[in-house]
Amino acid sequence: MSTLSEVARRAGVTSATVSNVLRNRGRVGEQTRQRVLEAVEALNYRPHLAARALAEGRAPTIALMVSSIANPFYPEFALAVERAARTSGHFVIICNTNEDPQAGRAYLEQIAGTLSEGVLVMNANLDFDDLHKTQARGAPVVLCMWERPDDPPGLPCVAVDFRLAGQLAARHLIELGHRRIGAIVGSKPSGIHASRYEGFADAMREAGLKVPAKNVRYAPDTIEGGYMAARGLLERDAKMTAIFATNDLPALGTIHAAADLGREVPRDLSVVGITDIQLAQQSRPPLTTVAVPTVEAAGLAVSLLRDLIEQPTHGAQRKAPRVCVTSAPQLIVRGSTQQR
Amino acid sequence: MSTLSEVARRAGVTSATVSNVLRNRGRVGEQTRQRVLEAVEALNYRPHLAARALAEGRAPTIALMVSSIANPFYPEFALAVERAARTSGHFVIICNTNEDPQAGRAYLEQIAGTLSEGVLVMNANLDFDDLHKTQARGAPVVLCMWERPDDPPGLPCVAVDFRLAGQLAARHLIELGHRRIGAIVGSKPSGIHASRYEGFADAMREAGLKVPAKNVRYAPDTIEGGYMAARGLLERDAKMTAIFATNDLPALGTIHAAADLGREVPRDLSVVGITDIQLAQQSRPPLTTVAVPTVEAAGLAVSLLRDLIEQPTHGAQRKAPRVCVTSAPQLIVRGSTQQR
DNA sequence: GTGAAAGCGCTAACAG
DNA sequence: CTGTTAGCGCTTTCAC
Repeated sequence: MSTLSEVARRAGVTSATVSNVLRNRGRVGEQTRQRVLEAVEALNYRPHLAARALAEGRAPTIALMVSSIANPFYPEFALAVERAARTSGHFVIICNTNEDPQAGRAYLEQIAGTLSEGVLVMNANLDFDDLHKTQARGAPVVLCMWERPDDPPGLPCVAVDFRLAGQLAARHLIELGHRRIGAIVGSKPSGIHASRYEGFADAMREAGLKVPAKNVRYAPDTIEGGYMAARGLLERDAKMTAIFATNDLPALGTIHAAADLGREVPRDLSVVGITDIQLAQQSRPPLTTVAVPTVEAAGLAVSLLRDLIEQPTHGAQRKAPRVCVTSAPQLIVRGSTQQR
Repeated sequence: MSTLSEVARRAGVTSATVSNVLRNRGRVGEQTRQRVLEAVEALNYRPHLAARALAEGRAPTIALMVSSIANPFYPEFALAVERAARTSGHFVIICNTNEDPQAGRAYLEQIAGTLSEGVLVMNANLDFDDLHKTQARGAPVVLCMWERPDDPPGLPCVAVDFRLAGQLAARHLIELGHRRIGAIVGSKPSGIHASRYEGFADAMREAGLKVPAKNVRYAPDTIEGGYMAARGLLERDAKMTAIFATNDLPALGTIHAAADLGREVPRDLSVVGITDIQLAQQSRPPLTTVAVPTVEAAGLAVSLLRDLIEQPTHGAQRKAPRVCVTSAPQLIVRGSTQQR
């Protein structure tokens, strides 16, 4: 690893000059510029990013906190984040919290503000206190997908209208003639998916339909979780003709459960999810779902974070900014739903 | 972000002492230790990792090069890498090359040896010259899963016996009584999956079976790719009773293709893949596949990289080390194969 | 146009 | 036991 001053020596200049040519700063004579570039080439010099970070007082990375990158939704999001981050010269460090706030705290304390300029949080089950603390220490934090429009988080966030997503899903089912509709909520009752369920409930109410408590199940946000919940639902109420799940994974599990109970989707049961992960179009039948603008959310989250980094919170603790995605959730009709 | 010397001032000591108590180095009096810790607490101090990296001459991160984290296999691997890396205090930076060697080069040049101490390469389609260069610049490189036992890469690597994986898959099919077996290779003929196919061919030969060239297809390593290839195979030869795919994704696509052609898996067609990604057990029917020890490979790759980092290549360009996973590939029989 | 010098926040000898 | 002193590799005024 050759250094700036080695390059400088070889080019017969000082390191300040090398730095200048490399970053196109200050005026440099054409001839010295050439000599410097040759030296850089000859020594195969590359700037030391950690050193630069220290000198500039800014780091070239951002942290992305997720519960587990192995959960199929996050990688798609992470990819979008990475692409957006690269446009501002940032690398992204993936932090798997594994749903454990302790682990999350460890990450935040270590890298936020020192290795990473800022933190993106994507459903990582973090302690809000910890987030406020890291913000206070000078590392901006952005929540990538805030689902509860009525309950601002007190932290910068990108808001996505998941309530509407729930409504769209329910309306679709209702328009198809379904009346006995079950719901699978991929989190605890008061959890992250609450407003998706509320949207569903809204639409049901609008249509004058009841959703008895027995017809809603709370389950882990996984295929397996959805499978178990759906079995419960279908075994209890054989006349149920449709199931709404607050996320694609449980919806997929629902399709499997139906199959195991001898009910064919969509003939005997319609199923709709939310998100539109890649798997949704690759399942059998392909899943009808409400697509949510994740790529846009990723882009907005990154640029919000970047803004926050640029304009350090000069004293005045401004209200936490909140940006909304412009694209609305969109119903994608595929093969898992049909007319009743 | 408070600094070491701020803490020192508040504790009435010098920054060296603070450093010592924080890292349990050197002897420090119990009383000063306490004062220091109080000051750390009061100022909410956290060490600046970039500064530390610079001073120590080592970085707290490693880079993981993958083609795209959105491809379902990589996240599982990335998670395993991250877990292993954390045990040595390293964070991991995910580098999506998107199969583009240029993009890969950009990453290597920027972070290898400056932000990251070393580089883990997982099927990222990188230029070997670039890898050698980054190694030469002082950043160790480890190939996470080397598939061609007969063709050492000239770079440190973790070897996994994919040839055996191919054999196991084929033998399973043969034992079930299948004779007309098609193959889908998820890469170019000379590509990364070559030895998986060779293993398959070995087993077929052992059993005195031929694999006419028409019965092998090369396809992108995706569900879609497998789908197209399988359609081609099945439409050309209606009597084919089994298909071997060199990876799970194309195997999954094969199941879909069969369904669309009115052939039920496993009744009319047996399908076997390689890897055992999570999706394999969640498909319908669940996929019979040959599990490959990815978590072990991840762990070995990380520790090999760590070793390489510790013992810098002092002059003597030692032969590139190569470690082999201890666990062999293992057949996992699920629902996509049956007796003929 | 180019160089000298200070400093980013931390670690690592070595003194005392 | 604790302080002093150099840097790590780079950026950035500010002189010349």
